[in-house]
Amino acid sequence: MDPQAIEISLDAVIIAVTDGSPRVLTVPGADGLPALPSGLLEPQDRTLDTALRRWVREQAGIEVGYVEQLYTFGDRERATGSGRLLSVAYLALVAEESLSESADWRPLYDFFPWEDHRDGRPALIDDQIVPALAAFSARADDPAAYEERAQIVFGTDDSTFDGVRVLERYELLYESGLLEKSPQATRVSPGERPPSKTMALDHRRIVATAFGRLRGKLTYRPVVFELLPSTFTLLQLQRLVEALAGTPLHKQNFRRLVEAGGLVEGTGEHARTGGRPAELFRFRREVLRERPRPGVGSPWIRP
Amino acid sequence: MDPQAIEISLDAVIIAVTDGSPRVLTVPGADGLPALPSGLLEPQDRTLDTALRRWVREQAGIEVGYVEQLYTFGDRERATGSGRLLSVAYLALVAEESLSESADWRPLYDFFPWEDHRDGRPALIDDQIVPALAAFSARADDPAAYEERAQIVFGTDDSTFDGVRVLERYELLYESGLLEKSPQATRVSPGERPPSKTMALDHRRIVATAFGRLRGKLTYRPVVFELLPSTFTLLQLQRLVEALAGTPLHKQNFRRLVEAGGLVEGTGEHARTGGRPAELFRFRREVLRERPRPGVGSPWIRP
DNA sequence: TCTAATAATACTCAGTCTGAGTATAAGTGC
DNA sequence: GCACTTATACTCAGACTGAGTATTATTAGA
Repeated sequence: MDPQAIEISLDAVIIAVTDGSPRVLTVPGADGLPALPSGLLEPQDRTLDTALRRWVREQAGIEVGYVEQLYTFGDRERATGSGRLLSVAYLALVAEESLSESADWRPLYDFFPWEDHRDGRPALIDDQIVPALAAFSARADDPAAYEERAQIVFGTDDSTFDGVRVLERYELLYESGLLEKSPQATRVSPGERPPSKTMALDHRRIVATAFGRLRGKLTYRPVVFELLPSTFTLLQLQRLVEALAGTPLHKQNFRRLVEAGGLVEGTGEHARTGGRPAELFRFRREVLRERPRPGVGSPWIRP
Repeated sequence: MDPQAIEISLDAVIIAVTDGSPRVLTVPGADGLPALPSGLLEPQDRTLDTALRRWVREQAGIEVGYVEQLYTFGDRERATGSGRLLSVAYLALVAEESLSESADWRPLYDFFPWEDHRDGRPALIDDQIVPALAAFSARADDPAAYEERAQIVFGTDDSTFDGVRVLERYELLYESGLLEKSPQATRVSPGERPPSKTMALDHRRIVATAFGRLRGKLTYRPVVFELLPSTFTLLQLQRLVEALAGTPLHKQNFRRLVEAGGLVEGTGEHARTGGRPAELFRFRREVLRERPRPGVGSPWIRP
């Protein structure tokens, strides 16, 4: 066992939004728990990026478009038998229409139920999490600092809740041992797809990183459109943003911002929607030249 | 030569602001060019973070406070004689007062002169860069896409120039071969500190990554205060933000935003400044609990 | 001591943006 | 034709922003 040997694993957080849920693509992992598609960097891989795409193709049968490097995890004491394992995590986005049926897409809010504020602040936070953190803080090294941290990341209400801090919330809960108390995955034989609140290894942490990053990017780069078909109605767009941001939005104001901001343009075509037909819009690429930081507005993250 | 062998290097971009210039700490590198403090991950390092701090301590004699992982560069074909070299880059911030005299702090705007818009958009951009890019675009695979990209990253004027896109600008210039045409470093014997427009290896690219990240973070997290002594005048704070953002700011409005936003509080003490004495302020930590994304405001990045 | 220069701080004001509505239009299913 | 659904247009008060003017407290030097 050579203590110097280092292996690099590439982990992909592939996100799509279907049926109003942001979802992450998983593959069967250890103990039947869902895992992220991942694989080792091999000598023939010219770049980390190409290696990642190769593994995603092999394991999930998907060609990803938008890809962004997230974070490198190196402090894991995970023994590989031959030394250290570093893991470089990537975020990838795929549009709704290109989902393959066979893939196992898990709703993000199954793993992070405290992140979904579309129907208001989840009762879970103030009923269970906040009291548990308060109880735990007594045992912490520095109770005051711990309580401050808890208040910063969970806020006191939705006006102080910062959607972007997904990772900080996850880590606080993890350190406090609260995640272990959550309903565990029921381990099942391969082939089944049980609902799971957890993931293999530290993959849930990686997903938290990805989710926070995506929420942040939403506000200043037009990444949402990577998750949509080429034409869409404004309500489709709104539901998508709501699903990712975890916040309800005011329909009329959303439309104003997105149209006045030059993010989209009408196609003249209309879609049947169950009510009055909605015009189909497309992403207006020129906005990239016109505005320095085009995205679906900051105000909603802090509502 | 084992093709499987992988080494991990940790590279630190340590930033401070002195005399109105954001500066990066460098050490002597190959060919007498300035380089980032860096070193290899060793088996005894428990985390990437501790390894980084160790190297910074050894090479620069500095204990860094704020540290944030930036990016992992793996596509370098840089041969190490024994295989692949991955490099995990970190951003660290140190306050003005703790600078050690012996260290070699290089102004960031020496490496990226097109980034400093404090006296308006640099003539360099429209006189040299834009025409050169236009000329180059003819030879590009897809001229239209290339020109769009050039316009997006450099904008047409300062209302469309996005300060955060430091890396994108650097990469565009690099790919276009424009950086090689810039005045080269005059290589000198070790010991001297020549002004240099370039850095060893791909370190300039890493610094560009760090600079862009810092500019972004400025607007939604109170990172500026990591770069200041514990008390400071509002003009000091303003000059610091201007130096980093590369933009001039309206004094009265800056004061209003920073005070009304609850980011700082007066100490009652005053400092001699050459004019009317200025009150000394300190960072108001409570703002973290009160506001979800406290920072020195977004509007100035898009002025 | 008086004056100019420097910097800090207070206040104003018009224009824009935001949040929260109301009102109306154009489809569907029955 | 009616109830229902969804889309879209428009309004309005309040907050925030950009760009000033005005006043105050110092220091340097005539």
